[in-house]
Amino acid sequence: MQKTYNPKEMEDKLYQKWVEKNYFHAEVDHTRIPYTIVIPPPNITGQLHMGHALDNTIQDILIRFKRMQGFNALWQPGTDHASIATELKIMEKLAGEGTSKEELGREKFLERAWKWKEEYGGQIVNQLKKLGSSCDWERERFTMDDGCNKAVINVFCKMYEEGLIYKGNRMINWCPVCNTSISDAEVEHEEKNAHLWHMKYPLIENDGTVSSETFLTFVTSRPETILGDTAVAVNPNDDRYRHLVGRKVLIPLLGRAIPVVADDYVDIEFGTGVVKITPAHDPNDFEVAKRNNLPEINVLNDDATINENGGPFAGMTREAARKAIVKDFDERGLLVKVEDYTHNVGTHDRCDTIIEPMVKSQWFVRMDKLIKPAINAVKTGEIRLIPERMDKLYYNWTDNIRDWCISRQLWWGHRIPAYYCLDCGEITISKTAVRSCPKCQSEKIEQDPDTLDTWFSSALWPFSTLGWPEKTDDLKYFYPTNVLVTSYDIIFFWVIRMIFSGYAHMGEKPFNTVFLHGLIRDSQGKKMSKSSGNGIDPLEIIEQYGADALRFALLSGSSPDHDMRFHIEKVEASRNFANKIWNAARFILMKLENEAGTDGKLTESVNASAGQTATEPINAPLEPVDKWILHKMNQLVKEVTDHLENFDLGIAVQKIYDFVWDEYCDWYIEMVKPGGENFRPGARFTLIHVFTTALKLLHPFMPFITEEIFLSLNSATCESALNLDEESIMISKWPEYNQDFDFAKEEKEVEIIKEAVRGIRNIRAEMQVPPGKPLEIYVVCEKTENAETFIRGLEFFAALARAGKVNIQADKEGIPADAVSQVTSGAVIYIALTELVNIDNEIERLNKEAKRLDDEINRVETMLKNPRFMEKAPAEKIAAEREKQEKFIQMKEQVKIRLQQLVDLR
RNA sequence: GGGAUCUUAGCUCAGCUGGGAGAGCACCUGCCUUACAAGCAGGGGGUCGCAGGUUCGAGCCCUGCAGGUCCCACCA
Repeated sequence: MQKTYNPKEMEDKLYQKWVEKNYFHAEVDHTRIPYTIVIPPPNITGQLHMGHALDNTIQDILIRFKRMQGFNALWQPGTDHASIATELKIMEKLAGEGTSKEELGREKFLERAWKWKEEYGGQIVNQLKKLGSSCDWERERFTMDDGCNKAVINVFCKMYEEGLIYKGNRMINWCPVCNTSISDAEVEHEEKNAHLWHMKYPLIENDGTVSSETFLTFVTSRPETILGDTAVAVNPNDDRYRHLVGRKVLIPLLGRAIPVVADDYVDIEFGTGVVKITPAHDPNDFEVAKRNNLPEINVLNDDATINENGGPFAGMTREAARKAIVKDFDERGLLVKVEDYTHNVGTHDRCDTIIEPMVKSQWFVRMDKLIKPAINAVKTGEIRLIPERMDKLYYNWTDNIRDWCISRQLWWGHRIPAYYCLDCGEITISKTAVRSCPKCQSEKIEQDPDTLDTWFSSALWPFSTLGWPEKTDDLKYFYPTNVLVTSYDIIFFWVIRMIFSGYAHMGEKPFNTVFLHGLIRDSQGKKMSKSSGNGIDPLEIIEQYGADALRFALLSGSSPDHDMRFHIEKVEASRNFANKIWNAARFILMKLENEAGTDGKLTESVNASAGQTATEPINAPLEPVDKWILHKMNQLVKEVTDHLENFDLGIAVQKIYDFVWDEYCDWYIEMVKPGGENFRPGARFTLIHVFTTALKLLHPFMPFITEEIFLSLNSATCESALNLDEESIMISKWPEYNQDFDFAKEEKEVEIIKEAVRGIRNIRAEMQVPPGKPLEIYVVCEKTENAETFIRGLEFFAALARAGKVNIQADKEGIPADAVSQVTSGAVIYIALTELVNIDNEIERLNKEAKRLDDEINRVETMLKNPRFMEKAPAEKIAAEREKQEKFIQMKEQVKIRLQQLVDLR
């Protein structure tokens, strides 16, 4: 092994090996239980960002964990065509070449897009590989490949037949920059500073003349839409205006007379209680118009400039028209006042353009019936959302769902399989190209130019990737999938749509569990984004610190259901942990090399194969320290497994970290070091077994370093009795709790030794004893069983506390009167420091200690004296508190005695 | 307007079903002890936002308040 931990060199090499060995691949195998995750397909235009890194790390952890547990684990990968994003990218490129999509025409444009996809679409996939993702790349799919295409067309036709898809003239969100309709989910509401204009329309008198006295003052935030006004509305119960209902007012700049209508929609309290009605450009007004039979006048072109219906304002941008109209009103004396106002404006989440509500003929998915099983699934727990509170977010959307606008005025995507007869207007929906009209036999047929919302195809992802609409073995075996991992901000776009699609087309849920994690923010807590330039490139982090460190940093010290700030310091700490493991491995290997050829033939029976590292039973006499760490390891195995099952990844990884660093490295390794050049066979077994087990537990989190070390250990120990026959950690068997390693007694015993060692170290530091100076130590145990414990731990005092001579005795015979004492569990330790001790300081120190113990005793005793505690608390709790009480009282007693001695001495 | 969530050490955050306040970083002291200075040993530092309540017992459960973050929403 190399002297320093160098992730860069080993990660690519190991990944390559895993791929070559086909470890990531899963096949249908009815003798095994499947475990399936489908990847949230990243956009082909995408660059790996921290969100991807977290999302895919979580998936990889789950998949690797389950694979090691023996499940037939499939991580189904693929990419998304990302209609708008890709189309914009290609258009940008074309613009750079001085051409445009219109100039190129649909066919050529699509050729270019495919070419682009072939060239760059694989980038994100390679980046996922850098992260260590163990996807089954043989099965990689694309939302526009033949299979997915077939699934999309099938679904469209099926839903059309069932009346779940329809074409309608309705109000949709229009992006004037992207030139397409978008769905409600793609609209973001941003608070913007704006104005509220108070303006007035003059009333038209009964004789047809325009009143110079009576006006209806209304309030608007969008004066430009006046051009499309076809009424003003008041509340029917508003006494101020009741008499005017049915009368007409004049739009002065157009000379158009429009009626005053009554509608409940109008809030009497807001503004003046008069609302101008623009049916073609406001969703509320659209509804009002329907109720009151008002005409719609569309005054906007697709690029949001004013069209020919805008009279003198035609051709202006919406912003220019607004100014001009306000000015016009002002000049006519019809502008009452302008107020500052903040309100929410809908913008397109892709390009940040203010969206324009417009009435257009589009394709929709009827949601009311479709959504019901999806609501039910979460209500009954058939699909579990983690964290649970996401249920509310989910219902918030499902309960207020509106029909889904699925047509997009784009070329890159699944073209809608609707064919129009230019002669008779018949619409034919067909899976295959239509050549002649089935109604009039005309051959003048045109296919709908629009494509489908990107999310239409990703909604089918959990089953389209497994072969649907064919009834494949894969589909039968791997569907429904187990977990879907994604961030909570994608629930509306994707999760809900997959769920209702699963029920609608498979008759079954797409997954059992949805694991929703938070967003990665920058160190200031801001959302990382390209536009604000605060994004941190995961690939650069990997380059510098390794994928393992990045993965570890993303998971540790966080609960994934909350957003997390990214700090480079955390990556450094994670890299340091990797380095720690690396060095522990070096130490073990170094020792093994020294003793090549030895084997362990021993007495105490420990069935190591039950611990999964060895192929044959190994007998080795185990010392209490070995049993102590084996016991701790055993607990760890149980805890980590449980936490992983519960998706508590952060807690699981923290436990491994603490165990490896604090217990294994800082104590166990130090404790077996004094054994000399060669380890005891029991230590040798324990050292390797515990380490290997910890590596396995860590493997899902840090796949590379654990594999690298595992392989090194494997080859170093292959000739010994500790033969590790597993060829790779990633397909090794997940550790299981092993009763043979239940050593509660030894565990306690060693903790007592540790406490004593810590006590001695503490005194050494406090008394500023030079580190090299050996200490003479007396351990006074009144009880023989304690003495035995300390006798067994004798060697550790020398090694870990630099004790020169250690005397274990039942009384204080021969101990210098001014020795420093440390009361610990089961013993009083005296350290002879004649020349260093100041008795007054020592008395002060002991007084402090006595105070601490008093506090503890008080706490315990208040509890135990409380009759209601005794009555209601669980028996184990009471027993535990009693035990502590006894221990503290004993310790306090010892401190008291010692204090008295020192006082006498003075 | 509705909802969610957060407030724990100087900083960033853990804290699982209520039962003696934790980590990393930073800081202080001492160590190049032959796996690791990306390290070792020791140490200081917290009225767990505020106020009530439930409970034998509250960082954790309930209510209110303050401040932050986010989501949803067709009051022009």
